[in-house]
Amino acid sequence: MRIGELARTAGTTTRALRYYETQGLLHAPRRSNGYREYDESHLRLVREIQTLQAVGFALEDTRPFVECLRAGNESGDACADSVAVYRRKLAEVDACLERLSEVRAEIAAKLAASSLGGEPVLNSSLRKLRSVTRACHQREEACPRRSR
Amino acid sequence: MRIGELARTAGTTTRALRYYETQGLLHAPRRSNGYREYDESHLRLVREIQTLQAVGFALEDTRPFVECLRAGNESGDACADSVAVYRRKLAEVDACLERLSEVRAEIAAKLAASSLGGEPVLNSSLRKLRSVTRACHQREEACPRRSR
DNA sequence: GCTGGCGTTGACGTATGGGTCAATGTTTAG
DNA sequence: CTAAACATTGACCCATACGTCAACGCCAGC
Repeated sequence: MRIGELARTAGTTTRALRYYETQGLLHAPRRSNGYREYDESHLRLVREIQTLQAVGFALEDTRPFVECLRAGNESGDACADSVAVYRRKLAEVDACLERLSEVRAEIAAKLAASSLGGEPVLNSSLRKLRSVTRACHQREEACPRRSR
Repeated sequence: MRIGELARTAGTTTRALRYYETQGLLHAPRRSNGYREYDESHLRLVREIQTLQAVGFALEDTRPFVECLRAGNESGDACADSVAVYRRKLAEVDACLERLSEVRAEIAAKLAASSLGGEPVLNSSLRKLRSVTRACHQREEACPRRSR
């Protein structure tokens, strides 16, 4: 099938598919006229990418899964690299959850203080929070990105 | 004081301070030679911005707080607009927490399945997760951004 | 007077995942 | 034959919060 059909089938756009190709995630053979030719295996790769992206994986993080599928495995996470990404992502999400819980508490405290008359928030606790935040941020962004 | 001193005092850079000015967050009067002249009140504004950014507020979200301070209030959250931002942020963080919890569960499930022999993950649950995800993503990004 | 350190504005770079033309070629239906 | 519908590559656009030059002005000390 050609790129338009694959895009419709997978519920994405031709632009995205070509972009995946530039990222080395989706290699398609060319017809004599230069058109890309896809088959069912490509569709599976695209679905794998979409599934992982939906959970918040960066495109780069889907690479091991895609390569695992291309290597002939029936599942993208049958390879060590893929499982390693699972573990890393889990750790990132946990860090983000922890961090967000603190942020939540802090905002709630600020909100309570302000509606109760606007008492100034303690600087010491803010400084502590800020350092925690930096650590989380520098830990390579665990929170899911926007998709649009 | 001049911009370099303010930057050092506040622990930021001159670039950031000038950027705040272009965003209309930090208006500084000019000396005869064109240099920006800051005082203690500006330092407080910068600290307010930093405090809020540390909790994951976008620059734009700090505007009501800054204007509230400039309006003469002793606290940036003494104004209705600021409190409204608190509430919105709280809702965003809650949405992100909820979403991340689901993501965490999904990744944990995938990980368990893969290390137990690579059983394929259920498509139905993935589809459900994906829809939840889109909803969270489209709700204007609640998760704290990276700082670097 | 010259060097160094500070200030100014302007403009481009960063990362992410594509969207959106534009100019051009190919294939298919009528 | 021609128009529509598809394909190709290339290039610029989006947001965010600055970093990093570049080219230049101002001022203090030696």
